[in-house]
Amino acid sequence: MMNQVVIKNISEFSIEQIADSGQAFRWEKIKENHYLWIAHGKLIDVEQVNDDIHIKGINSHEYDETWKNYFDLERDYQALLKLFASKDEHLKAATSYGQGVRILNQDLWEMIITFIISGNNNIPRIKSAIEKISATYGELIEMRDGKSYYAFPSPHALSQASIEDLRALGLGYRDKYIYKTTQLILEGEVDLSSISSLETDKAREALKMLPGIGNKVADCILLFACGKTDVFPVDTWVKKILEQYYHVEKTTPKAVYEFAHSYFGQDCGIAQQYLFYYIRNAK
DNA sequence: GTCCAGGCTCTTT
DNA sequence: AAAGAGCATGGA
Repeated sequence: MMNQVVIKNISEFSIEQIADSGQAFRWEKIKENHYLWIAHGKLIDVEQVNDDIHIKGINSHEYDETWKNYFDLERDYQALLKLFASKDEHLKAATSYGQGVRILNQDLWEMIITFIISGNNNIPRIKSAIEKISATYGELIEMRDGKSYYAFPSPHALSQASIEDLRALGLGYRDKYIYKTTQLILEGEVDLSSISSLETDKAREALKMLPGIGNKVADCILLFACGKTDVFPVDTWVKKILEQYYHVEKTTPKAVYEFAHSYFGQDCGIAQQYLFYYIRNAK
């Protein structure tokens, strides 16, 4: 008998929009509003029926311990949407278009490797690279309908890969970054267990000790794995938004942070995610 | 063929 | 401090 949890009356949630929001890559679409989803070493079956979310593969204890937080189900998104929509017409359109987007709370180590890969890369290639890493170095979770599903590998498991091995997975020049970052984390050079409890600026500096992590990648990691909603990741898309919509001329980190905090507020990272989703997906 | 993608590192002004 | 070159790969 398969475990199942049903969460009822969750508004401001769309599994479709979350999958297409460029923060999680380990999912497979079965049909509309129905996904197989891998995270935290588990394969879950997520189906959304209106405002209800059906999750197969977990029990209620696992839901309370892990998945409630993973899908950020305790944050008041209605209040955030209302706040952002009141800012200007662009955010009003963006929040209206992507009102089901949520910020996931994902595994820190996995996000570190994922967003090192993301640099100067596109989403389909990021997704396929992570699948190859998992299939090659991750543990088999289970087989379903003839397909094998693998967990994201642990630091130790990934450390078995040489730079050449990583290059063979199609990671490009990022192979060296991933190799060194894995080593540094295994050696305890950067203590992952303490990152989330640090002040945002301190946490960012700690992450930037790792090769392949600059401001933008660090901010994505802080937003998608550490609950830091006061960051503002600036990629090529968000840079266009800042220049075209908000006439922010200087897109240096300092200038952007000052603008983002004063204009969008303390949860500017969430506003950024609505804008990113909007400009990438809307016509 | 050129351009671009959820950029970073290293070098040169 | 700021700006530029180089970097792997594959799709448009």
